[in-house]
Amino acid sequence: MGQRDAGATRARILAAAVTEFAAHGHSGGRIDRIAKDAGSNVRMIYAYYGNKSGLFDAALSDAIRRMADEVPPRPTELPAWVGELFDFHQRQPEVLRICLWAQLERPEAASEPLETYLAKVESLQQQASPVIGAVDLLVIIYAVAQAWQLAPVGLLSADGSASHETRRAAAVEAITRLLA
Amino acid sequence: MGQRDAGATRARILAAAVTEFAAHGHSGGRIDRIAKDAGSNVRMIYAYYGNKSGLFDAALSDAIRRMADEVPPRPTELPAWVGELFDFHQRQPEVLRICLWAQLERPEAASEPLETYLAKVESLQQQASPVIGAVDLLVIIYAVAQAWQLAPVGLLSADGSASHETRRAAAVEAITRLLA
DNA sequence: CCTAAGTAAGTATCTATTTACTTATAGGCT
DNA sequence: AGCCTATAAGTAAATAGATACTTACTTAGG
Repeated sequence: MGQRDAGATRARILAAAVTEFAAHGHSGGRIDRIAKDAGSNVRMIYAYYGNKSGLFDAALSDAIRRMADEVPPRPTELPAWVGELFDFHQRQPEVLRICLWAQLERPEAASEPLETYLAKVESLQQQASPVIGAVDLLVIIYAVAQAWQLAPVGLLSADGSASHETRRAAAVEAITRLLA
Repeated sequence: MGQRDAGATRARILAAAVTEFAAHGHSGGRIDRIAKDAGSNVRMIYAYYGNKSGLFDAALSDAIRRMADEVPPRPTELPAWVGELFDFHQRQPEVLRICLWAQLERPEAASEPLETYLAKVESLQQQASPVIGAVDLLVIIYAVAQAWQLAPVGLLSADGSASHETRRAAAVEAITRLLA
């Protein structure tokens, strides 16, 4: 293979799409920018992904898969898992951003890779309580891990003494108390 | 005042803008639709709000103010407050949606009405603990109250026995345990 | 009758998608 | 091996429809 490698081009387009859509969303994302950023051409995007929405969905799935791979659930150590999720979102804000865009702009696409979530629910059954069921527990864990990414920047910067570590500790502590 | 009432037109435009931007965001929102929906004209939007971003910011501020008015903080009864926030988001999903859009598309605008938040932080000082400070506590409370709106619909529908009440109870219980 | 409120019809730009074309490369055939 | 060719990979330019924003005009009402 020389300069023509379909798989590599496909992958470069997908990577560029994740970046673009994470930054600007489906509606704000620009096909031209993605093509340029991928060192490819608009035509190739349509050849490989059909249309803008197809590309967005592919980018979303890729991001979700990456998160599931990098931070696998640890049903017996939920506080530790929250800490890892917190770190992940700090390290790769792109993933949460693209998920949020999807939730707002294409809710039907957002729950496509559902097995990923359902498997986690299964494994959480043990930790659930009568008042907080397994699904709700998972929902709360995700919410706490993402909480600081969703807060307005002005509010966070108001807390001068805060740091990555203190916030992480707060998230972990919150889930610890939740399970006590 | 007859058919020509500047204040009323302004208000109708703003209301239509909140609806439109909550549904489609800044980038996806359409000026023409807002004008039509408000029973007014594109020109008036520019006369009153300058440009699209000006209108979006006004809509955002209006939504935030509405939430602050309807669900004032109750520093000494945080679990109850979470319950009310949960109800509010269920009742008026528009507000959370427009805040999320702002966070993604115009983060600088999202923290404009900052006093609203800072006042709440002040009042939370009493409830804070060494490991979870006042700001972090507020961040977590917001996150839990919104959690179910951010979860993929497919995940929620997987839980057949869940209802508004059981979820609300889970949110309240989570904050109760957090403060124990 | 003058000013502010309102209307209708542009305009210039942008943007997703297509069409028509060029070139590399794998694999059969001699 | 070396040529030939079908096909996949790639490019550039056009198109058709939106869309934010303006200009030029009309009308209500104090």
